[in-house]
Amino acid sequence: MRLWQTSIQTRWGTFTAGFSERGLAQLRFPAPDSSALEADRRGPVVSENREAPTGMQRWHTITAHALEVLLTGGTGSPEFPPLAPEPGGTPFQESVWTALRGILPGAVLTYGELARQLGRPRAARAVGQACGANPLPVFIPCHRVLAADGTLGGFSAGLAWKQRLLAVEGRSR
DNA sequence: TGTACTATAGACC
DNA sequence: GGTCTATAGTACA
Repeated sequence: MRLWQTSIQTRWGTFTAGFSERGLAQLRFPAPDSSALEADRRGPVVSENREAPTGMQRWHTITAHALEVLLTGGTGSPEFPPLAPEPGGTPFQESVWTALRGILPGAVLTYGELARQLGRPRAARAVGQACGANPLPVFIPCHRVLAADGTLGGFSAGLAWKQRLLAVEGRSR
């Protein structure tokens, strides 16, 4: 399936979003750079992909605004683009990603709890691996999964981002 | 297949 | 607290 890749320039760096006909399929974070996380100068700048169909350009704009709200804890619930992770995940990964989307903002789960929720109580490690394969970090909230001892575990875009996202959401435990 | 690799968890000292 | 081990799922040769 064709993906339209576009860049979203933000105060923290350049995100790369990939859209299919069904919605947002991929999101890549800027390279981890803790100093960039402190930057606070300007809002998102959307660079449109002019080859993309009009509807996708709208999704692109929505994605940029949603990112701004998600990453700053801005007021109001952001409008989300339709999420359409590219097929290609294994059935187990897809079930993990679906479960992740059920974790509410502010709530957190451990890898083990998520594994139990999926009926595979000993698959905590595999859950972690599936989280790492998540093509839509933040929109599929893999940052809300922590290790059993309360440490952060991992995050594909870097732990600094995970920490920031959890702080913004004011995690409930 | 076999093997190595994980964003784990729990038991043991 | 460290350290060790069992474990599930995946990727790759």
